[in-house]
Amino acid sequence: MTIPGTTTYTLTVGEVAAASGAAPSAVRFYEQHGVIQAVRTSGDQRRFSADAACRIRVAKVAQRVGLTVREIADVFADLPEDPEPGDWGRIADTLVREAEERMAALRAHLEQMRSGGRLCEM
Amino acid sequence: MTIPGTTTYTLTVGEVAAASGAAPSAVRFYEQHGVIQAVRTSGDQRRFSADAACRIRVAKVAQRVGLTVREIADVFADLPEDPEPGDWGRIADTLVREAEERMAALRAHLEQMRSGGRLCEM
DNA sequence: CCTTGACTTCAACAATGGTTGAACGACGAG
DNA sequence: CTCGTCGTTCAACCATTGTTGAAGTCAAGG
Repeated sequence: MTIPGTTTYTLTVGEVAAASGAAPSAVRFYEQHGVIQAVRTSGDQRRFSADAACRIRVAKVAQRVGLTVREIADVFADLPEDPEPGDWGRIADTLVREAEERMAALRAHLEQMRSGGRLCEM
Repeated sequence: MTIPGTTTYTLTVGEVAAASGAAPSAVRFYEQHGVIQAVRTSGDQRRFSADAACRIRVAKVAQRVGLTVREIADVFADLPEDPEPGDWGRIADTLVREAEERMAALRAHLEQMRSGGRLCEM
């Protein structure tokens, strides 16, 4: 168990980029938009904690199901510093629920079309 | 049953816009990008068939699940003129399958995270 | 200490998905 | 035939999601 408030911010932009598969520019972009957090060194360089790369990987998959960077950042905003598995679980649920709702809307629309028959011919 | 090659192109941009809930500018945009088709009057005005509004409504929902306009246009490209319910059925399946795959990727990623435990703490 | 590579910011560019406005043409009701 | 509404194109602009390059700074190894 990690001691609360002991999150270590040690990773550089390049390290997070390598670990997440994103370009360094994208890592900075995600930080600017609240998807990940960083502290600054005395020399003004970003230092990330280990979950940054994970957040980015999740963000990339979430983007594929139609969530915007802002929406993803909003979901992640509920994560405490140094999140526990349970915290991630709730985030996962939120993301899946949101995606499911969109899927349901797609399905419902297509189903209505299918059953309506002439719906698309008016 | 409609006689093949008898699709009637009678709807104006404004009518399709009203029927689909999209702005007229968006209707033109979707036509430019192959989501819908139009014929031109002698006076160079667009005339759409009845399925245009339907395609747009489907496109809007599909965009919400992460499909791009290009991808949606590609899916619709398989629709014949004056499509029958069966044709729409296959389109619907394609869209749902694509969306499902993205959902599955999201789920898989989140599940891996959940079970990995320390995956996000490295 | 000094070099080198990785970091910093900032601005420009790009692609996607549109909206808005100007200037002008088409079409239908009266 | 004329009027008003709707259509046309084109260019500019907007937000989103980044990438690229310039100019300069930090940090770690020799």
